[in-house]
Amino acid sequence: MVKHAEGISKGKWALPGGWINYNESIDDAASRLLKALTGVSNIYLEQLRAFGDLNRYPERRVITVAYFALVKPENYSLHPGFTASDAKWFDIQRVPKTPYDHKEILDFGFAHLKHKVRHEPIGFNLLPQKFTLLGLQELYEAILGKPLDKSNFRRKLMKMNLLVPCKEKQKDVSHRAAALYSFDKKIYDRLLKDEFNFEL
Amino acid sequence: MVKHAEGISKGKWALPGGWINYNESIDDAASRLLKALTGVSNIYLEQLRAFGDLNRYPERRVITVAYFALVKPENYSLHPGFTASDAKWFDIQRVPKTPYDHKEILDFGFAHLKHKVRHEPIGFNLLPQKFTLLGLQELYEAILGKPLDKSNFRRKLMKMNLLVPCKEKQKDVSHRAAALYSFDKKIYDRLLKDEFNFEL
DNA sequence: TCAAATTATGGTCAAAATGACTATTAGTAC
DNA sequence: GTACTAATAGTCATTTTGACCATAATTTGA
Repeated sequence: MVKHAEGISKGKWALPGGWINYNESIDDAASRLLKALTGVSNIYLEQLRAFGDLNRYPERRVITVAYFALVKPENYSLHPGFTASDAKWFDIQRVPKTPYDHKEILDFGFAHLKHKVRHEPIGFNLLPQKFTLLGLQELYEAILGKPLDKSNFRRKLMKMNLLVPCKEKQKDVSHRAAALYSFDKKIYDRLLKDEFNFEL
Repeated sequence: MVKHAEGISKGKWALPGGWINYNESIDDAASRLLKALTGVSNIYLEQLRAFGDLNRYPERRVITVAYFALVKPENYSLHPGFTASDAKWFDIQRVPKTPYDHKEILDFGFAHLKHKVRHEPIGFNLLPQKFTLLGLQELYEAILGKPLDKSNFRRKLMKMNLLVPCKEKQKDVSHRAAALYSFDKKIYDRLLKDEFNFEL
């Protein structure tokens, strides 16, 4: 979220946003505004949906098209700019009170993510190119908000035939090194054709 | 689709649409325009997403928020009006060439529906209030495009505890009458909280 | 050098779910 | 009454799941 430096929400933490220019696509506007306000660029933004209730914004009628992304915060440094005086990552459970309907947008987005992550392997965006099975498991435990059995998780993943062994091992760990795997989008797409289902 | 009676797409079949008024929500605008152009009202419209590429519309910059619904065509009679000179249902495979980016909107919507129908029980919108298990099964066979085993289908549905028995039977059929069931949205919503999964 | 700690990886087993069937029942049509 | 149709119920081998337990490989530090 960013701390707004202008307008009626000045001084409050809220979602980064701004006006769409006449000669840019809404996707481009989202990327531009994200970069201008937070310094974050080169990430894949996906449209959530449009929010168009009346009185969302007190001064005049505003329709917002919201976007989301799935990233590892530590991969991006935040540099507030433009209409933002500060930018910070918040735990979804500890988001401060927001102006406008930003709470509704956040809730809708989080619900959408939770649903999406169960039916598509988008979680892989959050992992390095090469990862361990435990790394993958911990990621999904965080997203799903519940512990998973290590052995059963491994069995299920392996049977999906989705992971490509790197024939390499972890390094610099103070315990037995785990095998590294990578995710092959091509294999995933091929499996999708046969009604493959990604459930964990 | 409706045959446009005005503007640069005059005479062409396209999706019904129009301008959002300043003092109505986008959901209300969708309902109003659908009714004005096709005469169809009182159906649950759900937002697909916003389409905001440049040059979607030749004359000026236009952003569209698309909506969809799941209905039985025979339940609604079409009465073209407002900017539409005609209104007609088309088989998704036989949609005529459309102006603007309406093809893209249709494709995105159809893909969205195919995905959604596998993970949420929206198929119930297509059935009468009271339906038989075979009716439900035949619907899903059509949507999924594959035959399902009658006995196994029944077992699976019953275990979901999703259907409410009407304590009534079919009438006017030339064979043994089947029990009628109805779908209870409240039960479904309650099940959703517990990570209930609707898979057939 | 050896025990403790830590995580990887593999296995067991009962319970539950699935898929492919078969059997029986209830009602209509002739 | 018999043929027909679909409803409903049950069987059974196979697969999947969930909750465990066991062992292997490595590092740390006493």
